[in-house]
Amino acid sequence: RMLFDARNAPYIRWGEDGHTVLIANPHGFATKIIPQYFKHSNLASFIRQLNVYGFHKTTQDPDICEFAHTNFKRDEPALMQNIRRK
Amino acid sequence: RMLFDARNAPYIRWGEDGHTVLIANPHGFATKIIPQYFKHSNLASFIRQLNVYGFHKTTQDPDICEFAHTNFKRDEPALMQNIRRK
DNA sequence: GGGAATATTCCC
DNA sequence: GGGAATATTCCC
Repeated sequence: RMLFDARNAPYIRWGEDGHTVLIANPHGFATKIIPQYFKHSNLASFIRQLNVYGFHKTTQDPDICEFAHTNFKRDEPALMQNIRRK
Repeated sequence: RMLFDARNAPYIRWGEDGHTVLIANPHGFATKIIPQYFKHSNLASFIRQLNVYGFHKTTQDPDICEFAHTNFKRDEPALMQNIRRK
């Protein structure tokens, strides 16, 4: 839902190819967007959940906050059903 | 902390003898007080935590929402250290 | 009232 | 990035 709401795009959006999640403004994302969907405003807790559900960081570059999951693609939403808690 | 803040007394306070926790106004307590201390506003979730920490309802009367714990007494705060998660 | 799933936090 | 403790939810 976050990714399909265009108002969130400055903070979190699909990567170029629709195969990744790009947190473009981590600080703004944490303070403004996370609490609209979760009961906290901590980036670390959000990323902990990404990892629990099998997402992984796409690069080791600490300045780029981007995650991917085999079954999470913008144009194949049906795949999302296969995403499971570890 | 809730019980020692006099502003909360209309909603939650010590029982007469200081040996029980009285939720005097459950609905108001849930909506106004719980979210000041926790990340939710559900009475059931608050009571779930009371039970996890060993508190028990003092009466089966559903109109009286009062809980007790051997180590939770107003005038013996040092006892609280013995309260443990089950 | 409590077991269990999931969320959030804490810590390594 | 993930194990584990605790919080919150869900369900019986």
